[in-house]
Amino acid sequence: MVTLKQLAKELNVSISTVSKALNNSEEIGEETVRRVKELAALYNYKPNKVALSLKQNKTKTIGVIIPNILNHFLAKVLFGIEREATKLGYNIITCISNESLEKEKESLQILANGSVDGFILCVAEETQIKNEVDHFRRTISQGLPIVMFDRVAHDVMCDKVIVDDFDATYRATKGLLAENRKRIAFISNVDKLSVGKLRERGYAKAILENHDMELLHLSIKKKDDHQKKVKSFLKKNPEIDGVIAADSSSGIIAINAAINLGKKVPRDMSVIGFASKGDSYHAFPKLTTIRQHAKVIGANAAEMLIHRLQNMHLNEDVKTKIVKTSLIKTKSTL
Amino acid sequence: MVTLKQLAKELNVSISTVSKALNNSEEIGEETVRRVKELAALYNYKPNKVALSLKQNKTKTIGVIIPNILNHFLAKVLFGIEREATKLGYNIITCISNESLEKEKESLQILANGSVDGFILCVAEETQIKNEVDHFRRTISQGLPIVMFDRVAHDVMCDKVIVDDFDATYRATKGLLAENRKRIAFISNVDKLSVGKLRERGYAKAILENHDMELLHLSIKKKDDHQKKVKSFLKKNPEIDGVIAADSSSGIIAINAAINLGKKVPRDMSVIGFASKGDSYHAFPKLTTIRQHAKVIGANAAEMLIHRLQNMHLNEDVKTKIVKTSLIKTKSTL
DNA sequence: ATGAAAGCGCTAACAT
DNA sequence: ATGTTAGCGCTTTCAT
Repeated sequence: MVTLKQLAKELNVSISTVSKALNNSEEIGEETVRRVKELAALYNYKPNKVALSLKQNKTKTIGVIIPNILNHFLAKVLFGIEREATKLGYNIITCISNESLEKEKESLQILANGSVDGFILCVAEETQIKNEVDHFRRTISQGLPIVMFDRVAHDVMCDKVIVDDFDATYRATKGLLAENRKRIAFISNVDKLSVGKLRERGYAKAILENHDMELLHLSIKKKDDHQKKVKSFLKKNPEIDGVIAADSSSGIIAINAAINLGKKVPRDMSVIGFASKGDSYHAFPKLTTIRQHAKVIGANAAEMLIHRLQNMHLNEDVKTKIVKTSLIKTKSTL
Repeated sequence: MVTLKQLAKELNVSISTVSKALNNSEEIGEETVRRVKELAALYNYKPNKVALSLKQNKTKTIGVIIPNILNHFLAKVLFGIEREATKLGYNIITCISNESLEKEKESLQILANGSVDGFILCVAEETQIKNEVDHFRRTISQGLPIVMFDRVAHDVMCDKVIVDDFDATYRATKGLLAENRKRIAFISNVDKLSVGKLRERGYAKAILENHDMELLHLSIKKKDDHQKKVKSFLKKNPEIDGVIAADSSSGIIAINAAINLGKKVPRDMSVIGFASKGDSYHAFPKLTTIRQHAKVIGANAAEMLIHRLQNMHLNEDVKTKIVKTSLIKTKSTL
């Protein structure tokens, strides 16, 4: 990489002259500016980012901590973050916590050494279960703002971007009730997460508004054979005529399992699930889905963090942004 | 963030004494070391990463350029890269090229300003179609090594990690032939990629080794309705009794479509496809899959790059590492 | 209009 | 054993 020093030497001027010329300072003579810019272009000079960061005490880099990048929703949020950050001139350093509290702490620690200006993160499962938040608070008090998305620690004062999970399943369940479904089950492999709990409550509220109805909840654990579990559940409860799936796989699997058991979907059973467009194609008929607009969530988070970074002096109050879900009706409901 | 300067002041010693003490230099007195470390711990001192990078002219950061993070395979490779890099003390800055040549060039440019020590990347689709490689060469000649994975530019001299795509489909096709399948189709939405071409050739070779057999190739375009296209293809060619799917969706969709058309899988038709374990669960019966060991690919790429970074002076020859696929036989084949 | 110098935080060669 | 100094690449204030 060429440096200002080398350019200065070759042009027989001082370093500061070169610097000013490249930054279009009024102070420098027209002719000099021309010569400097010419040589800089020739050598493809780019200001050294590290030196700039040191000088200006900001890196224009955001630390992103994701629990699991193989989760399609989280990957999509990351996509949204990257796109918005790039648009606004920021880079992102990505760390994967693997749902581990320890790794989350570590990533926060390591990047808080001057590598990034702030964080966007989704709280790890273990962190949510143990309800630890000190590491977040410590980071914030060090002057590094955090924006949390999806799974958030409610008692940490920071900006947040969340989904109206409760409302989403409440409305979806209401939709199945409107189809006159009588036995609606709830299937989830995210029971332990804050969002999973909200989704369950939305379902429960809609069901319990009817005197004669009962909850029916199938909880999938990590180690379970997802397919088998769902299939035997549907077999054991043949009266099920509706399914609300709280994660991105259960809906697809429920449709396929039902068909495998000889049911017609949606004639005998309706299914609504959280899923991306791509995944919804993995079932015949296509899954009626609750879309979370992951990219929008990501873009919002990036936008919020960068806004805060660029207005640190204002010390604005923290905000929580709620991104609405959409119910995309296709063929797995009436 | 506390700096050496502040610690030095508070301890009434010089900055270099503090620095040496913290770096366990022999020069410093035992008692001083103790005092310094104590205060550093109290203030939770961490060396400023940016200052270190500037001083040592290396960032311990890798630039990763991924064409599409919503592609499960690529996300998994990223996972592998992140894990290995973290293990070896490196951070990763992630850019998403969105399959665009322009964005790929831009990311390379921006990060080559001192932000990273080298790159790991998967060539964008547009770049492969236009066969442009100058930007890679330029980056390398600037002293920033590149490791390419999966889709590579063969005429760029750099380390590479690839999959034995040709062999994978060749053997898979042979497998179907061994089941005595007579009409084996090839379905792909990655025809334009280097890997897609290799996969097609592997299939073609196995088929054409039989005098009486012909190729049958369904090409899915981005804008197509994947489901509809596959279904009508299977309907129009009812004699198909075997499918090799070159991408991660076509296999799942082929099974579901066949069942929808009243076929029994694998009795009437066998299907083998590239897919991850999770996705293979999206079909009943589970898809017999070609696994690419994405995490291993990522880990290898990171390991290769970091090895090169730490041995720049040796100027070692470039290597190409081939990661073998595995055929996981489940229920969609006999 | 141009240049010298200080300083961002750190390390290390070189005094003392 | 401790301190002084220079320097990584850059911007910016303050001379000239």
